[in-house]
Amino acid sequence: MEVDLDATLGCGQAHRWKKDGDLWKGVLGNDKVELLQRDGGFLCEGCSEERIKRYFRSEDDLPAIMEEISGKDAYVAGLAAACPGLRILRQDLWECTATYILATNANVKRIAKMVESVCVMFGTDLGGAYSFPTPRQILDGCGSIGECRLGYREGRFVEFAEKVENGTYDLASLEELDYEGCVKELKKINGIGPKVADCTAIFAYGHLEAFPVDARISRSMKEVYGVEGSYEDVSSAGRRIFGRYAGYAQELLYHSLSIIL
DNA sequence: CATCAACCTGATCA
DNA sequence: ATGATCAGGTTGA
Repeated sequence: MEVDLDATLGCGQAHRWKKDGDLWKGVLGNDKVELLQRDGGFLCEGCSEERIKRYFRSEDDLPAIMEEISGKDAYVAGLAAACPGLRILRQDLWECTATYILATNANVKRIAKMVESVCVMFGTDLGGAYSFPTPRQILDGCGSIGECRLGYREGRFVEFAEKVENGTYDLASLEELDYEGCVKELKKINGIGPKVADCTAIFAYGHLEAFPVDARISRSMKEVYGVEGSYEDVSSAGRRIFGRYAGYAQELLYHSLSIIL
């Protein structure tokens, strides 16, 4: 399976991977995982091959996807040629949704800090690393959540944990919905608007046509494609230009911006 | 339906 | 050093 670990794990779609020398270290479920880039692939320690293949969406035919979006637009074709191994991840439903509630109105660095602090505060100690907490773990210890410095995301985060824990909100039931249905249901959660819904739709539910528009994508859509307007205007323009794999085009655009910055 | 202030923290600028 | 300014999505008026 073709994958560029630096691009895939460092581009901001997931927030718990850290590069230590040549080694990418992270946590999947209750497993501490280490990944090392090798020619034409990577080495994985700490979890099963099935698990990591699922996480990397190994069923996505990356060359075919890159070719398809490259055929739609010359600018993205250049980005794809420069970064052919950027994959979209399949993240855990609960962890991804909860994380992106925290990601609201925060930059990548601050998101990572908030996520790490809730893991340390509430997650299971795996020895030098902590799991992302379950809803139960958060509710059991939420007296000390103020120390995580989540700001106004704190109430939304706890409220979401409550609704998932008591069954008011069933994340798994969204898996059978199409992209639009999935986004519609996600937006019912307090703290999830159109951008976070798109992120969750693509990074957890695998709707590759989602085209999340954050501040940086918004700027580059204006500069490169002359597209501006409401969230829906810009996001649907992304889908119109790039088609069913618009999310991959979005990641290429986003990744190219993070290299510049 | 569109606009816009308020929300919280951390980084960066004077 | 200290205060002003800015970056970043969602909500509700």
